[in-house]
Amino acid sequence: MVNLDSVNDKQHMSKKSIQTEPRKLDRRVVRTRKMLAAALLELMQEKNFDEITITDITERADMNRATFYLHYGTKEELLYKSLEERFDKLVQSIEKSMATPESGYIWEESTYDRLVFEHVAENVDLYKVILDQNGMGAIIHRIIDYIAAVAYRTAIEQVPDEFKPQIPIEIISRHVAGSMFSLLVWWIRNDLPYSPTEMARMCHQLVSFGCAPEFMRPNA
Amino acid sequence: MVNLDSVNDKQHMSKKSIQTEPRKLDRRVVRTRKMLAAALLELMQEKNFDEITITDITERADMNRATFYLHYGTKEELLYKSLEERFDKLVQSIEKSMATPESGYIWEESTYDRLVFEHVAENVDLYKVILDQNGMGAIIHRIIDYIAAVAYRTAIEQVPDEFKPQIPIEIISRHVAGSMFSLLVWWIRNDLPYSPTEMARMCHQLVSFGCAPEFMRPNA
DNA sequence: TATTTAAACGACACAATGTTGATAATTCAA
DNA sequence: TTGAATTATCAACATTGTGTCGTTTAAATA
Repeated sequence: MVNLDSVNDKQHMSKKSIQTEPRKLDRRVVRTRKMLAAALLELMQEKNFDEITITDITERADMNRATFYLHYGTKEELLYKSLEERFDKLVQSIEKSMATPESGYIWEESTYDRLVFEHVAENVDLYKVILDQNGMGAIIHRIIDYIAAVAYRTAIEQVPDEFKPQIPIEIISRHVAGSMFSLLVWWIRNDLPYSPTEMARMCHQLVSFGCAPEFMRPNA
Repeated sequence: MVNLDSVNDKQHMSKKSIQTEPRKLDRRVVRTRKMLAAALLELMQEKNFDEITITDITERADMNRATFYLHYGTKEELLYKSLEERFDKLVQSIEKSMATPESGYIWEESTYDRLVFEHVAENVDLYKVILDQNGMGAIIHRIIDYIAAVAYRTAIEQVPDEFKPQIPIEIISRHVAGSMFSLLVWWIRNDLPYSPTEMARMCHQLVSFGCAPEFMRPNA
């Protein structure tokens, strides 16, 4: 079981936390929650998450509004539970794969990566809907998109044709933007523990030459 | 001028779009908008963006609620405008720096990276507040955090002590997570143009060995 | 079947929204 | 500096969503 709440659990403090009993669930409970989740997912394909009201959800699920509050405190809670359920499957398959020692060093093959991409492919509908939301998430996308655009332009302009890589430049630019963005977030959240220059150096190093240790590199 | 709206402009369709005249602005207008932006930023340090009401903002700014609607349709619109302003400064400095040809190849030094990190350092207050919001953005953080956690554990377990890199493992794990996340997002938004296996291969390649072309690598 | 548990229903006070028309205060430009 | 134009203020309004009741009806469990 993965606790997705580790980062942020203000949701539980919001109004009232509904405890999920480890006991066997009443059939009606299972049914109700399933329908609420389905209704929310449906609505999220029609409009933004913020614009969806609890009234919307319960109406779509054809149930009384009060019933919602018997299970969840907020719509966020409902969404997170749906996510968690699917995410757990990925985590389990990864844990299982990593437990087998014959899987070798992680740098020798990309089993782990493949599992992740396969999981996402199996759950595109959910992830697509989540990523297309435009709350705070939209801002994150905008920032990454801009960094990627600059990286793309740079690659086109500065890399000689005879050295154009086998990997599409479009993908490379996302790699550059993603790595940098992630470092930026870490840096900000940890109150800037290094200087901008140091961060820039490490970022440049990682993005350009990767993170594999020396003994793993082909030319070492 | 960078158009941050390129990704997402539902905000303008929401209720009513207030056109910003290219004309010289009335002093009162400038003053009002500045105060609204300040009030919002202040409130965002106290609670989540979603929990902030327009009533909150106008009360904090000591002005009538109706005045808000004379300038913005939603609070999102107000936030985006504030962001855009600061972001433009970064973009301008980058553009300027890249325009000078003597800056050399991007892989030779990390001027570009440094500019980005410096810009963020100068605007931590704003970015910190934005990143700490927990709307849809929180889910993105959770996903990245989990990937990073797995990467961290892997590095600790699988890299022999004598090859521990000079870059902190904490940072390396963010690099891994960020790059992969970014590729995932691109992949999803482009309707899975490659197979999971292909994506995994490219992801693994980029993360582990970087994106610098051969002629730039030290051992080539 | 009897008992327990969940859902439905109607109602409630409360808070935020978006808009309005009239009034007061500023700013701009002639 | 004055007059016209613009902007902010204020009070009020109908509307919508929220969270929480107590009661009644229906369903699942043991």
